Amino acid sequence: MKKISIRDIAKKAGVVPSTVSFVLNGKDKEMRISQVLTDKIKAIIEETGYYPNHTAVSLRTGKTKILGMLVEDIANVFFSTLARTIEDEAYAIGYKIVYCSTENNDEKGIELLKMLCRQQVDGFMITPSAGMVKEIQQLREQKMPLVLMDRYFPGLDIPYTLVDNQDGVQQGIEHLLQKGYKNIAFVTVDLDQVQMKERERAYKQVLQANQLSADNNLLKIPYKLKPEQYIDAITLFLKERTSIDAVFFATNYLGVYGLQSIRCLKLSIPADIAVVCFDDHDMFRFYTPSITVISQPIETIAKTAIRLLVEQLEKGVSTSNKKGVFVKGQLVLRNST
Amino acid sequence: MKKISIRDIAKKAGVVPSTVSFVLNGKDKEMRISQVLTDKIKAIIEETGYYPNHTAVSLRTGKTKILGMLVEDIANVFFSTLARTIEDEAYAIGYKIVYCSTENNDEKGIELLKMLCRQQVDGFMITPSAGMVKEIQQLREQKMPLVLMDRYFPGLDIPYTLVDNQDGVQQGIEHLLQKGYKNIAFVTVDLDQVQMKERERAYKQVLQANQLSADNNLLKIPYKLKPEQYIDAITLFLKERTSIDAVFFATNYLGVYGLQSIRCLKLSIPADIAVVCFDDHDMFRFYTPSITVISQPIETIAKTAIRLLVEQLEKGVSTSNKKGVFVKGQLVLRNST
DNA sequence: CTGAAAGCGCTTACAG
DNA sequence: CTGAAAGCGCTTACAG
Repeated sequence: MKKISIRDIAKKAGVVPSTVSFVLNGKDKEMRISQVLTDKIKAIIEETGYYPNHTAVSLRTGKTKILGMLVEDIANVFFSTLARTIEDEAYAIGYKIVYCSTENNDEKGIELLKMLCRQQVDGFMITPSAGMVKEIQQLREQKMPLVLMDRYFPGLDIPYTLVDNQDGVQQGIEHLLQKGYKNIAFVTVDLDQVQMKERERAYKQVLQANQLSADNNLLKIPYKLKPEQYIDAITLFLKERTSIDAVFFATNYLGVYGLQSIRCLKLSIPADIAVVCFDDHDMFRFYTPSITVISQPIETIAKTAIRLLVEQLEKGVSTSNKKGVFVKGQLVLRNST
Repeated sequence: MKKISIRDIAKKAGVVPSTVSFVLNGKDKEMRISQVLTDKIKAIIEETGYYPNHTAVSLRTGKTKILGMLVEDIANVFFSTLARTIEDEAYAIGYKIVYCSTENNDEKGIELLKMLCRQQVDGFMITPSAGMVKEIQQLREQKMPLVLMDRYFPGLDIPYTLVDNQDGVQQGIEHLLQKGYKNIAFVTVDLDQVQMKERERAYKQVLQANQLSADNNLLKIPYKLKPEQYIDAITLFLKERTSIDAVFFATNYLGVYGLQSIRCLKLSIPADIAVVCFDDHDMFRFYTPSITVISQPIETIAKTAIRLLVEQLEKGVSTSNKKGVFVKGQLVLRNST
């Protein structure tokens, strides 16, 4: 039972393959193929269950209708949620997604980029690590449609979309200030990543704008420690600084560890200490009586990414393509009922 | 700057494209191409940065080296973790993955299946919904390599891999019995899914084997309610049955809701009530002083799935392909430090 | 309206 | 060892 080809359909219909192709691609009117013939061909296609070989179409048209998605780690809920929306948006306009996880590793990311180029993907959606900048610039120069997500390279002409870190931190800190907290610590991870740096900068800036000093209340923890090590580091930090009455955690998992520390120290929340986290986490819904979160609008980010990509896919890549979009985060109070 | 093709390389090397192709595919020895020539060609390939157009290779060889992965929902941590390991395994042997989420919806699943067939994927890894059985059987008859994950169709000749539900429930219940609990409730979701039915059956069977009645302690909650509704249902159930001293939640999110209910009822854990959950959840590590979990070895499931698929990819699909593999779950005690 | 032909970029028997 | 040719299954100018 060999696969049916367009020639088989043509033979059955008593026409030449081109005619079938025109019908298949909705060019029957344009090519002035009679309605009767069109219907006949459509009936045969229906009846035989024929569908075009996508590989052949790709080779001929030069378009695979596949997009490459490079995220840091698909098992991470942020990226898998992103992937979910991207999937819907992409499939709706006829694109499939090939995914891979870079692990935030430059070499792996570059390798995967090459692999997907070889695969002839039509475009890229990338959560880049800092070391991938050269390869990404090259792709951009070669007019490959691409968009960065969750990260970006400030100053470079590469489209991106991510949460507005500056604004988010500002929302969070001002929320705490408004509640009357004065000694607001900031716990972040020591990582060469634009968004972390921006969050830290924003923290300092907002405190400064309010005539408060950020000098002694900043904790930077190394990247990729074990849970216990995070918890210990935060515990030690909080123990030594009893004047702290609020903490801003720069990302959700720090918040999760921080809550553990706070519990170890028998500080109650929010009576003794107020907490704000960047990025949401399932756990915040249950863990504690009250925690404030700067929630990333992941759906919006995903939709924006696809929009920016489609723009390039359709109109071609140029410097006139809208460069970058910051999406506002949302202040959300998480309460367990 | 047009893309370089094999003909360009051939021209540069002063040979015919076939020769380049042989070198490219490691058939230089076989075709007795001189070492000198091979080296020369390789140097040119290196120098020009040429790589074969995968679409053309696919059309010619009939193999796309793409696998289709249909999961219920990529945003769900179980499936995204599965996806992560599958990715590693697949890339290591030269396959890419196209993913899609079926939402456990028969029609959507069938549609996606068709779409991926059109895309000429080489094989499928599927988390099927019950209604997809016919289409999956058809694929199997057409000798399409495929493997089911997390679900299966008992009695049908379709390879699968999933956790051993019977064994897992038995481990959990016997753990509770051993601890001296006598009135063990079972909370599950009312869904036509093999694994849920198997877990329920196992619960009844184990109780029966221990001369205990399961009649009054079984709660089946409708699928896809809102969190509050789950919590309310469980709360009501536990309130009405004060003799219950332990609960087995059939899946992790029920456990998460259950813990909320237990907290609402001011029952402490595990002093007043012991809890076991099927499937792990991040939250169990933090939420409560102690909870026992039947942890699914997701990595093993993923690796097994790839293994079963590769077997078919390489040796062809036949009824002699090993049919199904149950993977044993692990009893894990979750403690917060 | 329809047909014959070229060509997308490869791989692989076949001939020498 | 090397070369010429067919063909994977399509699409699309071109000619009539």
